[in-house]
Amino acid sequence: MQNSKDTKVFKIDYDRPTSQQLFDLLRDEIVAMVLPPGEKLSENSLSDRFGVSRTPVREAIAKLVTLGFVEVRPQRGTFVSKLSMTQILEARFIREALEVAITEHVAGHAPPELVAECEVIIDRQHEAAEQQDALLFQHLDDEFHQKLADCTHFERAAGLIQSEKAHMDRVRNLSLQELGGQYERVLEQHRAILEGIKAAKPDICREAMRTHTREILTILSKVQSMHPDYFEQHSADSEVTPQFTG
Amino acid sequence: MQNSKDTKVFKIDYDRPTSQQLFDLLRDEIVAMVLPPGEKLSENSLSDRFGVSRTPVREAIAKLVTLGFVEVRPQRGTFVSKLSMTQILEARFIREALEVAITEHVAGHAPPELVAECEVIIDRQHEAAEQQDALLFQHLDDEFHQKLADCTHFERAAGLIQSEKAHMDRVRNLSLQELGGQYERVLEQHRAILEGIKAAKPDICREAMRTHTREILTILSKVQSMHPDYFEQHSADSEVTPQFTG
DNA sequence: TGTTAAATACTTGTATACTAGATCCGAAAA
DNA sequence: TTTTCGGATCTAGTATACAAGTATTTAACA
Repeated sequence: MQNSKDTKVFKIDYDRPTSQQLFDLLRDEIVAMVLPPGEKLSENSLSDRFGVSRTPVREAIAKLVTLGFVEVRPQRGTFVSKLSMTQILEARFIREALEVAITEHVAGHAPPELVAECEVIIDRQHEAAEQQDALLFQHLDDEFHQKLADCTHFERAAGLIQSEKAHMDRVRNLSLQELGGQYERVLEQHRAILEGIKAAKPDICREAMRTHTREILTILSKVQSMHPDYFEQHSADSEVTPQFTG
Repeated sequence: MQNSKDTKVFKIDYDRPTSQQLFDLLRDEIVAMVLPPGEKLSENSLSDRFGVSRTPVREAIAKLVTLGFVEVRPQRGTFVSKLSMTQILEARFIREALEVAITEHVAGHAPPELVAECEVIIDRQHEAAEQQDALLFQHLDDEFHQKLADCTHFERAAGLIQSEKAHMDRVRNLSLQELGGQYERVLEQHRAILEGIKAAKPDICREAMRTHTREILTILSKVQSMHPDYFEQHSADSEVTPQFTG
């Protein structure tokens, strides 16, 4: 184990179920690439690390499996899923479908305050772009989309978007600096979506959102060539043993 | 307990994990309304019924919770989720978003054999309609949509559609006989979608699929008035469900 | 009879023990 | 040196035991 170096020791509080806290922690660490793709996640090791029994660990892992972040090979081990081009493209597809549907829906039912709130976000994104603050910029991007989703009151749809987006965030977090030239383009996409909403034109929204959700495609192959070891080998013959940097 | 009357005793085979078998069984029974909304699902009772320990039962229940079929109230009990108008409308919304995206995608990339296979399904649906076989008709409807989804090779999207549709199937299974007058209308919708695919016109597909996925709305309020006890009472102090959608 | 309080029988959450199978590593054999 | 075999040690899956909180029932009291 390399706990003391790569991972922090977290306190478990007793207000929320342990398994839920573990789920949140592990998901965040996976998305943030603290737990890199292919990393072994032994249930026993996790139990030791968090000072809990295997039961809540298993429940957290089960949820991560259903979301595709973790892979369990019976009697062999549990591993952080490697990045898969297929999976990422599908996550993008699902996200586009839901985001498009949401923005079309919002275009017809936008409360006045929504537009104002989105404009504030866009302004703040402009500032973040000027200061080259990629992390803040991405956070505000999330906020923008969350605002639209909230407007529909479809909580589950918003949750699905979040979990699909998380797969893409793993890629994004590998290339935050690559975002450089894209600030203005992304900002313009947000503005276009908002214009469609203000004009109550679902067609405009749809096309603008499509363009926006396809932005990830511009960096995908570059990231893959930069970090081939994080990606699944889809030749199926050569299985790379999980790396231990002990 | 009313086991001997309403529920069958299932054999657990030892090829697949017990928890997964339990998940499938319970989900099917919930969708089929064998386990009606509001039914108490004691972990101990389920353990006894299936002759297994609580551990796999809990894992199955955890999955059902993430899909919204089951509600766990800590230290109080586990219950089959009541039908919720909000939840059903949202499931329909998500399904429409994904089905529309899929059919638009297929309209551009349809392999020749797909059209032929879909036409066979439509023919069989025509026969099922003539024989008033609602169950078969609905099964063929599933098959039609599955064919389109398979064509995209987006397995997760297909899975999401399935699980969202399951919420609507609970409603459908309460009013199978109500389907009577809808056979021809639904058939015509399938034909319209297929025409759009054959013509490689995503716009046609989109509108046809939208119409199709909104069919459920025609029976929704009727079902609610027929079975008010199966629906959630959405009084003002509606409690936020603690499930985390991830 | 009506009300309150203690006792009992539930519930889920967590910890631990055990099982069967997979992997790894070293020793023995060719 | 290479190959094979066997045991030690991993793994996840399952069963059981315990803890803590809730609901219901019962009993005592007014």
